[in-house]
Amino acid sequence: MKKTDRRVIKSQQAIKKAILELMTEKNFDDITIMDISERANVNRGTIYLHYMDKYDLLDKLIEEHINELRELCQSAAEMTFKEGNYVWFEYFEKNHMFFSIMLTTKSAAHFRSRFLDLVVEEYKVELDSSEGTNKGLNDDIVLQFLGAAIIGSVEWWFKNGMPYPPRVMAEQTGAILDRNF
Amino acid sequence: MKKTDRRVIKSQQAIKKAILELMTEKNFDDITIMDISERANVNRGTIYLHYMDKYDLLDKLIEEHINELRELCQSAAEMTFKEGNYVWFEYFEKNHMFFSIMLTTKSAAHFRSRFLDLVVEEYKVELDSSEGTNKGLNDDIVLQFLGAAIIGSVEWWFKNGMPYPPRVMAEQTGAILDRNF
DNA sequence: AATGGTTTGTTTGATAATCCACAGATCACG
DNA sequence: CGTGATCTGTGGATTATCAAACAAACCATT
Repeated sequence: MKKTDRRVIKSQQAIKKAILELMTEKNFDDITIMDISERANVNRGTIYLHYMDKYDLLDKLIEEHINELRELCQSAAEMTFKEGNYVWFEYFEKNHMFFSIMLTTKSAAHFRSRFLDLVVEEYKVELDSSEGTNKGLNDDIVLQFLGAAIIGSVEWWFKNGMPYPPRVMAEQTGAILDRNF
Repeated sequence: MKKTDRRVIKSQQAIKKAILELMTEKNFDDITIMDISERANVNRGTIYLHYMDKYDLLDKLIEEHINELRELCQSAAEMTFKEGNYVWFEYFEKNHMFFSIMLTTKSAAHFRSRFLDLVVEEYKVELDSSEGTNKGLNDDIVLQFLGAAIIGSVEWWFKNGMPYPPRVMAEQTGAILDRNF
């Protein structure tokens, strides 16, 4: 797997940055390909070289971050909830542009469910309802409950301008998760 | 004169930004072409596509700003000293990265003299030693005196973190110039 | 329903930038 | 000194991006 040409990386970065900026300024439906190409300082045709249309662009952007989060889980498999959450929250902070838009704008409601699916999927392996706290409880319900909780917390964090550092968010939410698994 | 390809503009911008950043971090002599290409996220060969070497790059960068300042003078020909200075100080602020480096680092002493030459050249047309304040004084001496004064002021402004807004700097220095022409 | 102004995809040929490899220069330092 | 390591210029082959143009789709307004 040879590494990709420097030019495509730069173009795609510029395009992704542009659409995120524009989404903070106007409704997704009102954003045109021309807007994006102008903001990204990239030829309009270049966008079509990489993406079908703006929906495809948004999809790919979402998919990328979902995958990145999944990989972070992989490398955090041995960690506690607090440590693992810290890795996530650092990633959230580093990409706050993306996440705050995705969690606050309604044109990207699609992202929420992808995000939730990922969280549930990752929590599932941690869950043991044969004994302990969750003995006798329904797996799906527990997972949906806790998944919604963590996503809600992240959303709240962004809506309020990230009032606490990632470290604190990770420890607090990690502590609550600890007593629920 | 068709407008230049978007790609060359982006490459050159990245390269110029990179060398300025590096000059704040280390001595000019210690900066390599590789450093610049890495920082600019541009292939090393691309730099040679536009510049002979790092000295040529610095020269072109300086020449560009000198020319820009000269053009600003052109369009400010009808203005008072205060108004004209305002245009300049706004340009200084917009490009504070460049000017503060050029006026504080010794590897760019060359810039000072280019800058001074420009100021003297522009002030010359304003000077009338046949009568008024400067009657009987030597033109060259007056020009060098005032030129050094304005450049020194700009240097002080940058060295002290631009403590006053461009507006104030322009009005104050403009007032002093008024009574010297 | 006709109109004129945008936006969209797609194509064209031209060209800037890429990667990689090279040989020579320069540097660091034992 | 000498010797490995890094940096420099340069070349060739390849690719991504470019500007410009086009017809079709999509609008808003009349």
